[in-house]
Amino acid sequence: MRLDWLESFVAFAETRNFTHAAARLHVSQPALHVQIRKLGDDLGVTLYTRNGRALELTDEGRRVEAFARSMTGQVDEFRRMLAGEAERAPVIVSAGRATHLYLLAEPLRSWVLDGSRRIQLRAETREETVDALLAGRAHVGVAPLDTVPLSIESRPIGTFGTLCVLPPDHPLAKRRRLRVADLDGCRLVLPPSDRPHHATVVAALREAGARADVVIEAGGWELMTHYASLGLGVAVVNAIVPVPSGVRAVPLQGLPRITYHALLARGRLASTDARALFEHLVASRRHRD
Amino acid sequence: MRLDWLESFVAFAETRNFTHAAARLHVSQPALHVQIRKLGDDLGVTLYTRNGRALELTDEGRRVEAFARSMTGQVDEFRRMLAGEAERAPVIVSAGRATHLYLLAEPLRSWVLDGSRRIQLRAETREETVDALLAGRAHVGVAPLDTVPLSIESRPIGTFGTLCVLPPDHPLAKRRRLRVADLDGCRLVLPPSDRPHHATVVAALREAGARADVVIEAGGWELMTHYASLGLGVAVVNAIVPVPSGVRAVPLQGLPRITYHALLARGRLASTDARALFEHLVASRRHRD
DNA sequence: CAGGACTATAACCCACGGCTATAGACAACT
DNA sequence: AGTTGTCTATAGCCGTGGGTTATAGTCCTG
Repeated sequence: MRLDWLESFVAFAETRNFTHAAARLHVSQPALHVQIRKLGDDLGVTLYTRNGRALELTDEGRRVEAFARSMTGQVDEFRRMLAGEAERAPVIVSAGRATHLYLLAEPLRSWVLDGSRRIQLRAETREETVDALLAGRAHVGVAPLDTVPLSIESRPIGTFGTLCVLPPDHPLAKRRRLRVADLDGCRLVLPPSDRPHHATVVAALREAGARADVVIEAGGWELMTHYASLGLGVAVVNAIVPVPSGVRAVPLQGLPRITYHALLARGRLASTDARALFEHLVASRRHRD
Repeated sequence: MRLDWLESFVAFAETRNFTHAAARLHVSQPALHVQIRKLGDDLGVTLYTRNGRALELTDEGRRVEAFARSMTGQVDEFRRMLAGEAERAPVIVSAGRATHLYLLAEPLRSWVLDGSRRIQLRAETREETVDALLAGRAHVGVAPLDTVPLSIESRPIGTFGTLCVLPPDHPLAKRRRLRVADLDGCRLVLPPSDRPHHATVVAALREAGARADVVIEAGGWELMTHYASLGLGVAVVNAIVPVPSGVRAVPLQGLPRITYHALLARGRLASTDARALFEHLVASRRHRD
């Protein structure tokens, strides 16, 4: 095993393309190729497979990627420490945009102000978050997940219900709570159809025998509540989002409550800082309806 | 930076002797020598200095040793993980013999029985324990310390006073507590003169104007209490030791109470398991008089 | 002061790792 | 189907890095 193999593998894993990765590393493509092969031989695993013209990392390949990131990162960190630079490597936090805005803002603020810890934020979808964690591109993640890979440690840090956001003059605006069936025939504002929340709401409506009339698909909870405030329809949003002034928000029952989990790569991949931040997030968990 | 340099440096750091280390690594002495030199050049630090014929690691050298141990250990661990062996590397616990026997026995028992974590025990003096931690030879340590290096995290896990162990027919055996001055003229059983406890007791006696008549220097608290039970003198021991039947134990006042600390190498050097064990020890702390 | 133990440098030599060239695989487009 | 472009993988060549032995230099011991 050699450290330069690991470094090379990180570059390769990012592009899954020997030619480009080699260019980035300023070596020839064959040179990179044999490095990767030797790494795989040395570890006794196949790191990637061909799928037509595309190369895909195997499961072991992902693990090696994460390991390689961890190792090279530690070397850098150690170098800085020896050089007397107190700067610790930042902890990379990956989460959805809304999660960052409404769930993480406060705990991250206190975290940064408290110690002089540096963090780096990434706004990514839940799938990308899990991916980044597995590959070691991120250290801590937050996402609403049902199933978590075994190599990721997870703890709930917040549970949220669903809200219907409506203009004050809407017929349903006076209600204290709504059921899915109540939305029958309403014009709805939902997230784009490829997002999980969209499918969940549509499925619940169908099951309740209600007609789904999706008039707007908007990316981002704020955009949805904005359209609702313009009177274009009822926005069915996660209760994590703050309700803007000028609209009513009524809890919607009958949909699964969504639990956000703090995520941390298991094993030694997690630095002490990463683990500490993870614990901090867990400690400052909160629940809303 | 290369992993084989790190491996070589660990071997060198253990012996501080190029010739022997080279033999152990199955390379020639010059080959090892240039490896170490390149490692130092690469990091931009001097790793060791000559002191006459002896070589001594610099402060940076110690850090590099710890780092090297951590890195090579992680590679091994990762290899095992890839090979599907669930066996995690054992956490190495270094502490004094008595600490192991009387302070750590119970928390370590519950630790091992609870999860299926493996640990490896080392009985070493307090100085060796600190040393091993700094060099990465041990992961968790327990020792009674006044000052702790900055790069070691420490938390108190137990405070103990001092006991006088005496035969039942001794003039002082009826007393409920003793002061240092009461020991004036008594025959004393103490640890060897190079151990801290010896110096502490003698100094306290002198300060109190009492005459110290040390008849026996014995290594190990049990041996001391044994000699006391034979009527050879008053054993002045740490309250950590259990009192054997057939003797009286009277608290001795006026000596500093001794606080045992759990120790953990700071930074990434500590594996998750090591940190967990550290926390476990802290959680199961106890105090005695 | 001789001798032993060990470090450090010099000189040599081989093999490992990088390079170019190119065959092989695969998709896309005419 | 044939052509072309893109990329992986192997072959063969070549230079450097790392290993070896030999030995000078240093320091303590008897």
